Amino acid sequence: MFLTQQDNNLILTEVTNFDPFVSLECGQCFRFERLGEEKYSLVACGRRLFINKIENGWMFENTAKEEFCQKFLPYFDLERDYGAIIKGFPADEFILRSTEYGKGIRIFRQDPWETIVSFIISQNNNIPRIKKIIEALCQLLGEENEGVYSFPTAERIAKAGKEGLASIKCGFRDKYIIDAAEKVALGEINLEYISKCGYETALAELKKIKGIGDKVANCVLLFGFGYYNAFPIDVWMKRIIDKYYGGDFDPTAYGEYAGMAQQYMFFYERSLSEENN
DNA sequence: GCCCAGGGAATCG
DNA sequence: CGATTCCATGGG
Repeated sequence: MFLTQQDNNLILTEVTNFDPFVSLECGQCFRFERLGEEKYSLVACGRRLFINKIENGWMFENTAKEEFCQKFLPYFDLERDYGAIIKGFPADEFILRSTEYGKGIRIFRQDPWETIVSFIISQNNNIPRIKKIIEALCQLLGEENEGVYSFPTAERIAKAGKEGLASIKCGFRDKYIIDAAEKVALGEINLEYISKCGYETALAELKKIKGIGDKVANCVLLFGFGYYNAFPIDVWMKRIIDKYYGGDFDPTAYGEYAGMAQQYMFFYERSLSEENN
């Protein structure tokens, strides 16, 4: 991995197993926009980041090496050896194909609170609308800074109440968002504790929130808390288990990074289905 | 009009 | 326990 400063921009080269565009499109993250073949915009770590694909690497606009190393190196999880993790999976045919297809995926280390609300919104919903609702929520209750809206705090959302969320049109999920906001604001749910208490306890803690079941909880643990063994099973994963594993599947066979295996599989199967449309 | 979308709660039997 | 139904909203 190689970082070079060029005026206000930072250039990343000689990096393996990292494609930010694929990582954004693989369904883990919602606050991004595709601006063209070779350009994306991402809101993360309290700012907007423009990412450009260039020859042999990636260019991040208006970023200094110091900020990048402090914020985005951890956020993109660039300090981890994904090649070794992929090699550690059982070598069945579907995971081999999935990891080959999605080898640029990294699991971002997203903000826990933002991840909780985002995946509550995701239930029985499609990705374009999930993105719209999240953006509307940020514009409604977030704080504006240089044209970028922060993700609203639990306190702010709790104060707004169900009626206050009407304009974001999140449907029946409004009561779930409010319940999460109230429990976090009141300290009934402690995010600090969830990050340290171990997978099983963390899962149970999250499921105390109305609207959070097994699937959403596992997404939150994987994408927001770094529990990489968390293995979300959604409609796509169920199809995969039926189609490629004869309905018989044990996530723990994929080890402590099983959640990453899930993400490769999910993205690959979705891509296959898009080709048939 | 129909169906589906990174599900979960409530309510059955 | 497992199976069904309902939940808002928007796009195809």
